[in-house]
Amino acid sequence: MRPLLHPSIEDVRLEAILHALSDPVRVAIFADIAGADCPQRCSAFSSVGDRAIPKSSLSQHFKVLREAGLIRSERQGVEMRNISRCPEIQERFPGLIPAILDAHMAERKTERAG
Amino acid sequence: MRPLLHPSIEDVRLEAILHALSDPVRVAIFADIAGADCPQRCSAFSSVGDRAIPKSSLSQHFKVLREAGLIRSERQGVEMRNISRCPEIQERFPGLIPAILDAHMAERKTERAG
DNA sequence: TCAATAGTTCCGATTTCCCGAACTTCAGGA
DNA sequence: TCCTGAAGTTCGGGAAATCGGAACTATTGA
Repeated sequence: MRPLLHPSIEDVRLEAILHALSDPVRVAIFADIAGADCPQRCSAFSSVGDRAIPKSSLSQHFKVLREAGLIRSERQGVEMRNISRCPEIQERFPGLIPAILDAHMAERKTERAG
Repeated sequence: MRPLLHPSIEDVRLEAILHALSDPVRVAIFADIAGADCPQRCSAFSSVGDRAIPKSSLSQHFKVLREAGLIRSERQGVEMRNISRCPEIQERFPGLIPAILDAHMAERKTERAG
């Protein structure tokens, strides 16, 4: 296993953030991690909504989120603990992540209602 | 030529917006159109930065922006006039577009400086 | 009617994405 | 120490998206 890559905050690219969050599974995972008050395991997301996500796809999704600089992952025994990097990103791109998460929540509300 | 598709504002998807703006050429085009005080022709972007964009690719880029709901395109004689749909999107996803455009400008500044 | 201009469409080559199968790593047991 | 199971990663091949040159369409002006 190669070591996990985490870009330093000044290497984080807007392009990579938008690409990472332009996938419905990834934005759902990230919203959960960002909203949680403790680290989340990868396996917590073996299904998102009513959709089952294969392990290999899940692993790729976490890699994309990680390498975009959105989350920090740390191996803890047999599992992985994932936390968001919101505070750092807030410094670099103020208001970006809150706006995206708000939009995501707004959309989820209207699709439940409609 | 098939008619141009513009989603109604309630059909605009966050996913589509983020995907459209996750491309460096498209976000540059959109930032220009959003910042302009008059409609912009497609051919105004036949090069972005120092990079030349082939006509067919440019056409695809405009299609992606249009179908994501980010711009409205209207044929005016032989050319196309493109305007942003920021006001409508602001109603649906408050603060989203300004945050992305701010981040885009912040990034451009640091890459010139660095 | 002809030529020029602005965009679009087609299509083949390249790239990226998806996911099953095999693999690695680690933590308990026995 | 050697199993066994659990949690993720990597590999590889088929599916899907992207890129761009060439041909096409639509409109204007001479």
